[in-house]
Amino acid sequence: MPLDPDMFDPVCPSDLSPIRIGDKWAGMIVRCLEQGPRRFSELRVPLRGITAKALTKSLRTLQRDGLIERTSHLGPVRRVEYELTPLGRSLLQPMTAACAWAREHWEELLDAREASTGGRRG
Amino acid sequence: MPLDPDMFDPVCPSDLSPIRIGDKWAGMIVRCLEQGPRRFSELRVPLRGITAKALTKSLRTLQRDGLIERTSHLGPVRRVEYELTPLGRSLLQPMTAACAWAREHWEELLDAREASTGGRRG
DNA sequence: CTGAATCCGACGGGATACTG
DNA sequence: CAGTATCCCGTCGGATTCAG
Repeated sequence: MPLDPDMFDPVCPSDLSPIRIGDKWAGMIVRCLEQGPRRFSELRVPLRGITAKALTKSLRTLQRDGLIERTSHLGPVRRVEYELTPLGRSLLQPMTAACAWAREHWEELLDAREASTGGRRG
Repeated sequence: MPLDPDMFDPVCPSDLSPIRIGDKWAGMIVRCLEQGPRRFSELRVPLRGITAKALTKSLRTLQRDGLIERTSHLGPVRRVEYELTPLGRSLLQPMTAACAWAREHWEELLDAREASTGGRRG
């Protein structure tokens, strides 16, 4: 799952990691919420390319599992915010370990893939 | 991903974790190889219910990414062994962190799920 | 703005049968 | 023993459209 260097870069090292948090977007969402509550639209910015459907689904799953909390502010304009629960924040710990691994080893990963892609026989 | 307590128990806490290693079986396979090389058939035992197809696929992916190594011993009976590469072993570190998280928080996870399953409105 | 509904192609993964 | 081949269905996730 994406992390810090260029968390949302399409060629982000962490995206190569065999370690994943939930579905395709869950890890990134959690990271996005690390610094505080975010609105639906705000989340769509860093998660370039995510569709409303995909975002909604990931959000629902995360919410169901008690990792994030959804707050709907009814006002002149509709406003919904999502934020990490304590449980969700506790997840940051292992995520960090996973991210660190990815950052340290993604080149080896790529090397191995290229080696098996190009020439069989190592 | 499954881990120690009852790594392959269908209700294993770690299986509830949002943190996953590769595909459905990859994490378990890596853990199975933690203590040394294992044969194809040997892997199928703890991975109760895995089909040859699924095992082969996971193994190939792991191999492609340089996490495990495949050795084919041609002899009277065919024998193929798989073992972790140094890169694969390095993955055990973050996996352990993920497993620890699952062991500590799976009850909260379940609570949250049941709460949202049974009664909307928390 | 925050979704829900629908359509659709790609992939995952189980069952079963077959092979060297 | 160690796979491969085929079928099949459920889910993932993107695109598009509609609604409160």
